[in-house]
Amino acid sequence: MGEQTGPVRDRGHGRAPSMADVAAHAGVSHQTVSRVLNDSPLVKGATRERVTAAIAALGYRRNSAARLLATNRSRRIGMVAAHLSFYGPSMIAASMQDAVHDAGYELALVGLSDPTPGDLREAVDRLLDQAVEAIVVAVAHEGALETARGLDLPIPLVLTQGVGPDEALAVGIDQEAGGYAATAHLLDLGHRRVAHVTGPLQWVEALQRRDGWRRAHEDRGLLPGPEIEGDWTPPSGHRAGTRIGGDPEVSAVFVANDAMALGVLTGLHEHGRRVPDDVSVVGFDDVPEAAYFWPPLTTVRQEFATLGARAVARALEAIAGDATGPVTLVEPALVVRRSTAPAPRA
Amino acid sequence: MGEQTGPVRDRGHGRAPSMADVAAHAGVSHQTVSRVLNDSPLVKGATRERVTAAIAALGYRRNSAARLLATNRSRRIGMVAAHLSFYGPSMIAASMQDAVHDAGYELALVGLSDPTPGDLREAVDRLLDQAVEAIVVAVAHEGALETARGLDLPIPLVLTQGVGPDEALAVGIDQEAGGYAATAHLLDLGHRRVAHVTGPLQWVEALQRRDGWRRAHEDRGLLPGPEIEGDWTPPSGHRAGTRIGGDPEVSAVFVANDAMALGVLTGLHEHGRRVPDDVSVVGFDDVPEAAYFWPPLTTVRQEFATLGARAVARALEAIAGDATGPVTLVEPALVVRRSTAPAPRA
DNA sequence: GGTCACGATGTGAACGTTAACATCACGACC
DNA sequence: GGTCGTGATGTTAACGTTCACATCGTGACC
Repeated sequence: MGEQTGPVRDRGHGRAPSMADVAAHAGVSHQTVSRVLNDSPLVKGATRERVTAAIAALGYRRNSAARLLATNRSRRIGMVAAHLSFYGPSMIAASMQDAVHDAGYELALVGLSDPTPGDLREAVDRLLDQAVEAIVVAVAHEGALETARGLDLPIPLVLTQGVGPDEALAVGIDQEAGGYAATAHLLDLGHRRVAHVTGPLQWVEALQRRDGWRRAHEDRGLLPGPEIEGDWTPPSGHRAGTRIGGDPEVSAVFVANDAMALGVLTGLHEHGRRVPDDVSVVGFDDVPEAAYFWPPLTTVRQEFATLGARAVARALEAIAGDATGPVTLVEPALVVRRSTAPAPRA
Repeated sequence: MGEQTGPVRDRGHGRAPSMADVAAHAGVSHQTVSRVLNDSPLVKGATRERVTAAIAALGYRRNSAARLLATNRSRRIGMVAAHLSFYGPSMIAASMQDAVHDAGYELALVGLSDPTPGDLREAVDRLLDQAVEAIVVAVAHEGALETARGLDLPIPLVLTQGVGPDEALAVGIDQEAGGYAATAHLLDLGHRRVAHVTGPLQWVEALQRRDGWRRAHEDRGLLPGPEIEGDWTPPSGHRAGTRIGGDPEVSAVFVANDAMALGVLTGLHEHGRRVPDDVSVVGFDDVPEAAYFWPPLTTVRQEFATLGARAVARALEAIAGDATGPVTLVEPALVVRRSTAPAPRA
């Protein structure tokens, strides 16, 4: 009695109990154990109980490798994600994690820091080695994306970025619409041209947000303001901010993400230009901090949770062999705070 | 010639080629194929080439489930992480990812949003089902941590938070030292008492940082300033900031993370109290944005990359059965920027 | 030139599960 | 009261590796 330690027996020494052990303990065949484990209706109540008791007594747990070998179904979904240290990608990964688990699957994650096409291929290989049933790709570099599209895989592959309307299997957030909304907001406030701090131009998101910015000007017969390329980080935003601060022509900026927008804010500050009185600023992402920037940042909110859930749903459909419907994009929403104001009078 | 599409044959239809298929194609036994795959020196150059050619021709890839079943080694490390939407945890996860891959292992990640002890147990169960060889726990809630310590597992479990000196298998960042450094910096600047905005007090990090803050006062024979509990988010920092802003006694605050520090900055701003002229502020984490807060934030930098690498190293040692040395903590570093200044003259 | 060691390869049996089929008991039906 | 269906269970054979051992040359050594 003194050494009773719960169900787990002979921890460490010897091999883990197998179905055969449980079967012997319960006085049934291993197949009956299997049936109990798989909730087959073909087991009498009494035997079921004996088996469950034996399972508990032995601390048995099913060997998933053997199961996978026999069924050829891993119940695992792979994800390759780049730049997990950035807000967007890490949010997508987190939401994927939740959605995958809710679906009763496991997530195999391969993170890439700066993905070349070769890296992408290697990442996919690793996932294939882990017997995933589908792969979700959250990589934004145009080149890597192209590679992903060209891959000929035995399993479905879902894209979450750089999605075109004729994409086979994809989900996405409408970046172009987000860029448009941000710019339109500024233009409608009376600003005549809006500067733009872009993300790195190999990123499709950067391109798409810029497209929205351009189209907003076009629609109003206006010429877009100056364009500065950043790299998503605050320092690059800061550099852009100091340049913009030195240009009295610019009264409004659309910055392609919040981290850079913070840098822009600081750069403007240092030049003595007040936000929003002298210059209006719009960001993108709506990071939790954005409402506490100084001033609180007007920005475009992306629903990453929705994206993750949809990506997983798409993957599961594809695994089930369902014909997939058309690509639908999640609409981002403009959230107006205090970094934007009507254009100062000339 | 027209339909040549590279090595991958009969995509989708039929089952994937096995070692036996490769062996037949190369005119050898399956065991020889296995030897080639495992880089055994016992294969003649010529045969090796024939086998590799057959592998390429058939587009063969090894079935890892069968391999795992036979070897009982998954080359997979599990991680359970809570609050992946916060900066710290997501950084740890990302660095673990890299370290695990560098070691030639795969990472199985289970993310928890708000972990109860039961959640922790369930997460560990899922990892066990995935046949991980070790588990790294990045969970900061005291209760969950206690559960983790009490678990009796057949595999090693590495703790990364709330590490005590007598911990069996753990790595960590010295939170107490970080809290001490932050507070000492302010005290040495002439502030007589330092207020503290803590994290939620179920988090061991929050407790440890507070301990450091207290000890810094004690060492100087001073009484600690007021203490306000936050929840790591900017809004809670903002609430704390407005309270502190209304208290003219307070000339310095140590905030337990940068996100809350941002909120504090904003709250102080709104009260017309200038940073650092009227109030000095120190944060914790050194998020990439911290250098671009207004003013740039003095904070304590945590080396998450080091932590991840050490955690994985520890896990691998344990897997190999090495007796593990004493726990060593990563020292955080104070980085002084412009949110701190000497105490204003009374 | 016969034995011996060793290098190169093959053979058979695990690993622990599920799938397919076989068996058996028992009640219903005519 | 015998057959037939079916509910409950058992038996055997996959799944694709690796491991342990067996086999077969071939060169070296005395």
